[in-house]
Parts: sequence; structure tokens; C-alpha cells
Amino acid sequence: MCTTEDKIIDAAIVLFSQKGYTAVTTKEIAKEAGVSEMTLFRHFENKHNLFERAFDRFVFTPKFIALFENLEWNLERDLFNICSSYQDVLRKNQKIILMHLKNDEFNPQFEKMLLKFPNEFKNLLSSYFEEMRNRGVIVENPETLAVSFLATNFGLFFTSLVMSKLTFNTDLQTCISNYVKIFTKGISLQK
Amino acid sequence: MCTTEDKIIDAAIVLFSQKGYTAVTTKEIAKEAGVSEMTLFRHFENKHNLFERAFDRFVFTPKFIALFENLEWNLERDLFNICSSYQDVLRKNQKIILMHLKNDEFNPQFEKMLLKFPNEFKNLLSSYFEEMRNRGVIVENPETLAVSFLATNFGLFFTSLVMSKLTFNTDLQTCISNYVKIFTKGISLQK
DNA sequence: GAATAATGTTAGTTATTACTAACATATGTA
DNA sequence: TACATATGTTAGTAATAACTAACATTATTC
Repeated sequence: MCTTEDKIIDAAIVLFSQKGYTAVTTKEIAKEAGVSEMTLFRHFENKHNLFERAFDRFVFTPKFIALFENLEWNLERDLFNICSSYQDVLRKNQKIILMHLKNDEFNPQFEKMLLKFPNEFKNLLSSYFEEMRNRGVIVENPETLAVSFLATNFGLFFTSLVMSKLTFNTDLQTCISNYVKIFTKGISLQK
Repeated sequence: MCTTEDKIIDAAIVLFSQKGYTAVTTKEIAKEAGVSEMTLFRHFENKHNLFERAFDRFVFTPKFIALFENLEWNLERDLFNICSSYQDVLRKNQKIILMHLKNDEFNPQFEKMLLKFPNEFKNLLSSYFEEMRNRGVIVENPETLAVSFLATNFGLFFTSLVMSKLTFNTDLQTCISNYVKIFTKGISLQK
């Protein structure tokens, strides 16, 4: 089904995201991958190299721009689509994000790549809100709205990650549509 | 100014929250504290014990209940106060939270303690929204609102932590009041 | 079926880490 | 001054981690 390298990379990303780079041993990764430790080194030379390969393999680079090309210019529907898509990006990058959280300042180059996403997304969101303001749909400051929207999205994502450990009775999907509805109503100009 | 134990605990919490338990060495902590490694072991016996002491010392146990005793039953003002206070709790527990994020599944006992906060807070919030619904101020599901509010709060907190690394022009305070305003308007029954 | 490549196994090296023992120094107190 | 206590220093131990070398075994290909 999949190559030896794939098995090792898969095992590495799982363990790195669970415990962090330092706390995981190469022996552990090899065992999880079902290969001998020697095979790991033969393929990846050293642990750090394996980390880089795992990062490159698992980082999901989204095309945010596409999200903003199919707009309906209906506030609630647009925001719901954007929110869902962003949640999807976060979920797809879940392991990378967790891995990074557990290895702060470990490698600035990866951090830079990961920070590109929210920055780019914020700018696109900001432009969207600006256009909506020009159209007279909203009045709030576009940048502030974008940051707020982004922060909430991350909060929802993270909450859903630990949700199983909490005594919450609400699922993520309900939360998202509810949030978008409220947010939309909250920023819409009343007629 | 402060005792040797204090200096060591302070150094420990800083390093643990930056790099995680495993990635930090006792030698490193001793150096950061400006004492010899031997002194560290004389006071704390072993690394894990130091971790526990640091946790106990730095965990800030909030009295959420007090937050809900001085309510004005004005949606926006109440939510603003609650939000600000919760942000304060998160900030005060910042190092503990980061330390925990970097040591997932490290110690279930600490995780349980940390999860108590959002659970308790959610229940109180939920009751608040329920009462507001009874008063005819809002119509939404109280639990959903509470989870959404909580998630956003965490998102705002976390965003503010990494804000300096992002190209955002909006500060946390602006974001909070803006969010509360929008949220309030979004859930209020229009007359 | 032979040659080649990929993997396993085992033993070992080097560096590091948590942690200890023993002794030296400083610092404050009776 | 004398004594006790806190700290520093140095050396060392046991365990573990990353990583290598050498050889055995299996799988793949021609």
C-alpha cells in the first residue's frame, strides 16, 4: 500500500504532533512505523532530516484566493463558506500545527511558513469586508472584523480538538453555523 | 528579593512554557535561575518534582462564580466584563497553558485541573444565557452560545500571543470590545 | 536461479541527561 | 569567634539517545 518512507513519515508526524520533537525518540518512531531503527536512518540520515521531510509532506498549502473568487456577496452565506473552508485548512494542517505548538522557536523557517496562512487569509478577509462596507452592507472596521473572525476560527478549531475532553454538548458544525449567523446579524446594518 | 526556590521555580516555568518539559534540562534551569545545578536538586529532589511545584505555584485558580455575581443584566456590558475577566484568567495562566500545550498527555492530573476552568466557565455562561433567554432578551440556545463565546475567547487569547509575529494592525482590546459589541447585537432580539 | 537492493539484527560509540557523593566556600547567627 | 546552614565545585554513575558498522536475511528483478 505505501512505501517504507511513507510509513516512517506517517509515524513521525503522529508522534511529533503528540509529544513534540525532543520527547520522541527515533526508536519510538521506528517501532510505530513497524520498521527497524536502522531503516529509518538509512532513509532519512538523521532525526532532524526526518522532521523536515515530515513537515514538507504534511503541510497543506491552501489556495485561499480561490475561496474569494466564488463569492455570492451574501454576507451570511459567504462567511459560512469561508469559515468552513478555513476550518478545513486548519484540520488538514492539524498535525503540523500541533507539532509546531510543541516545538516553539524550534525552527523559524517553519514558523514563517505557518504564519503566512493567517496573514494571507486576514488580508483577503479584510478586502472582502472592505468591499462589503463600500456596498453599504456593514460599517465596522474591515481589519478589526477580519482579525476577530480569524481569532474565532482558531478558537473553534482548537476547542474542537479538545472538545472530547470537555463536557460540552455542542458540536463544531452547530457552533460554526451559529457563530456565522450571529456574526452576520451583528455586523449587518439594520434597515 | 526572592528565595532560591523562587528563582528556580520562576526559571523552570519560563523554560518549560517555552520549550516543553522534555526539551529543558536541569542544567539549563539552574543556569537561568543563576544557581548551581546541585542547588536545584537539593531543593526539589528531582526534575518532575520541580515541575509539579512550578505548576502548583503558577496555576491561577479563578473564582468564576464571583464574575457572575455582579451582573448588570445588560447584555453588552455583562459580556464585556466577563470576556475581559476571562482574558485576564487566560493571561495569568499563560505559562501554565503553554507548558501544558507542549506536554500533552504528560500528566493527566494537571490536564484535569486545567480543563476544569473552561468547563466551569461554560456552565456559568450557559446559565447566564439561559436566564437572558427567560427574560426574553435572546432566543439562541444557551449552551451553543456559551461554547461559541468560550471558543472565541480562547482564539482571541491565543491570537494575541502570536500577534507580534503576525502583520495584524488591530490590538486585543479593540478586538474584544468589537467582538462583544457584534456578538451582543447578533444575539439580541430586534424590537 | 542468480544478482541486486531493501530490510533486519546486533553490537557498539559518543554525547547527553538526570542525579549523587564528597568536599570546599560563603554567609548569617549565637 | 564558633557553629550551623545554604550554596558552589568537581567528579562521577547509570541510563538513554542519536547514530554507525558489519553482517544476516528477505524481497525483487532480470
